[in-house]
Amino acid sequence: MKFSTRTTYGLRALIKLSEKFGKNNVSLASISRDEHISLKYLEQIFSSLKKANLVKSEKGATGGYSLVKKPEEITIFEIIEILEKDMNLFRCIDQHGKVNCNFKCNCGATKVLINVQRAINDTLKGMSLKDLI
Amino acid sequence: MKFSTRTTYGLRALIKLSEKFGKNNVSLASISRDEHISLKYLEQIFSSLKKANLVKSEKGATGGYSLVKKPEEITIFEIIEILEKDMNLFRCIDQHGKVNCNFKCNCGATKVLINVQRAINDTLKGMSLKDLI
DNA sequence: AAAATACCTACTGTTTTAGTTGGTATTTAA
DNA sequence: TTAAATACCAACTAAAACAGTAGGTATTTT
Ligand code: FES
Ligand code: FES
Repeated sequence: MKFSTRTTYGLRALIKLSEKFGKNNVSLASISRDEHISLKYLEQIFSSLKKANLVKSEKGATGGYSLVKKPEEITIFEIIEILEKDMNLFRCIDQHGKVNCNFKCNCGATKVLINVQRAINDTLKGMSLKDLI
Repeated sequence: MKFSTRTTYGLRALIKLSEKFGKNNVSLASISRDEHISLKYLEQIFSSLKKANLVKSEKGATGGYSLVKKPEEITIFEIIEILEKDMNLFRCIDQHGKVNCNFKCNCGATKVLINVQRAINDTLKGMSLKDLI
């Protein structure tokens, strides 16, 4: 199990934005330089974040991205849900812990997996960008 | 992010063993039938579990696998650590939360990621097989 | 002797990941 | 008004990881 680089880079970039919240825009070029992340890849990542309405953007020479909400209002769960393509931790269970099995077997084990999924979700929902700066 | 089928199947199989703890062996053939999991794949999974000394085995017609420890002494973290090939959730950080960056950049963001890693680890260490039956 | 089990090693098709490539559109500053 | 800096968009691709399969051998019970 590993978080994708999308998520990892996204988290790191959003921390930059948190630090500048209420002040400057942050350009992807500057993040790319500071964090050694491909600019083009950052663009893709921020495309997702913008679609999900977590960040807003301005074009032009003084442009860049900024957070739409306060850092303390953005949970780590929320970010991961946007950037990680597949948050179904286990087969037979959807993101919200509902059984969805191909075999319709409804074996008891799914209850276990649901508990693990929920425990991790709750942990991530309890952490915000603010907590982490 | 998704747990591999190795881990998912392994967890489901270990629940079977927990139910029979102190009683019968459980054969992989029976798990394969009940849970619709490839027998050959289960063999690989149990090879890892045995090497890690989580289960023991007996050959022959009445053979099969059984837990070495009580279900309440086996944490979900422990199982996942054995079966999941890569438990480094993020780049630049090892399993135990130590910074290990290719760029030697030691950027502040790693502290964030360490916190996420630790929170998830602690959650999984707090759950045992017993809790889940 | 037959059946059931564990055990071992190598291989393989598919999917996912982690980007790259090559552009266009908008805004600011010289 | 031109150049530079930014965001924005779509398609492609090499490499890695995943999820098994294949083909056996060894041991124990019935
Ligand atoms: S195989 Fe999906 S719930 Fe049992
Ligand atoms: S790039 Fe690895 S710690 Fe910053």
